[in-house]
Amino acid sequence: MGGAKRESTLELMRWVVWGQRRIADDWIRERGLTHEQSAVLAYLSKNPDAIQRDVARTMRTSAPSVSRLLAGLERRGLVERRTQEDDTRSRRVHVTPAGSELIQGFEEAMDRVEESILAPLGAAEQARLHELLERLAARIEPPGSP
Amino acid sequence: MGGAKRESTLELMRWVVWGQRRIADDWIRERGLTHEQSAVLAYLSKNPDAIQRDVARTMRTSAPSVSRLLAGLERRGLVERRTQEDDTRSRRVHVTPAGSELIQGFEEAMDRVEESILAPLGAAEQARLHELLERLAARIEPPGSP
DNA sequence: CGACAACAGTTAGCGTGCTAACTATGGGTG
DNA sequence: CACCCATAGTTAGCACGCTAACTGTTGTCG
Repeated sequence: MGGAKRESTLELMRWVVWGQRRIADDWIRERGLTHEQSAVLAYLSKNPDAIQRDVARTMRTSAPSVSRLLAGLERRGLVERRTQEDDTRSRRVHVTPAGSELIQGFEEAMDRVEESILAPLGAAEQARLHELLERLAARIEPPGSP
Repeated sequence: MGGAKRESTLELMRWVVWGQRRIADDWIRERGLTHEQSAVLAYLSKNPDAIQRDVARTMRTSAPSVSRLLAGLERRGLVERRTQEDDTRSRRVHVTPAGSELIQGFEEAMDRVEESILAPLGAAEQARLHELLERLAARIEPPGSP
């Protein structure tokens, strides 16, 4: 019907991101995880012994969110947190074998999801999109910068 | 340091969207609103007498979320919900004068936020980005389609 | 050395996302 | 007419986003 209102560029981005989440759900929900839990587990697999503050910064989320999320993963035996001796403020987090096993193949699955989302574009167009977004993202201030 | 890991296109999008939210917060929080409340109020201002199901579809969210969000806005006197006589299942929602006054200038403020986000790109590049995103968004299935 | 700021993490509380389960009405078709 | 399914909305319950406020430790500096 007539309208076909022109959507803003940011609205289109939100839409595409929403679609990605939706498709990724297939892989994630099968394992009884959430998007955030998966992302954090994957990050911790690649960065063993990170402290919670690192997780918060990388995920662009808040310290309380990380605290609660990791408490949940620890309750399920997927990660362990250990207080350091030299600095008892921070706690190093590492993925348990169970967690490592559960998150196996996450990166590849997400790559496939991304491929399916970007499929409507040719290789050159995908590269162009990536370059344009990189220039926008470069100007976004990281969390806690102001 | 060294790494400078290449981020995926979708990750860049999430980052840009996150940055937009962050900047938009200035305008929104000043009025004691949330992003979602603002978006719904703006939508209802443009689409008076929409029913809740319309809101859910447009915002790509679930019926329960809309129900709860509108209950909150109604409690604050920003919207009113009235059951129809011809179909008592649905409730038409309309913005009160107080709500209308509060959301005044939202669209313009969001346009300015978008401008500031897209500022690193020239006009032609912005148009190109928009076109590429449109082609991606066109393939995203709307909520509840499968 | 002692006061104070900075930092890591937690707890509390609110709003939003989701699914599942429920009520209630409307529109079909046997 | 009666049954059945689709629709609109709500409630309940979980996970996650945030801020504010708190504990506890580390580092700095007069």
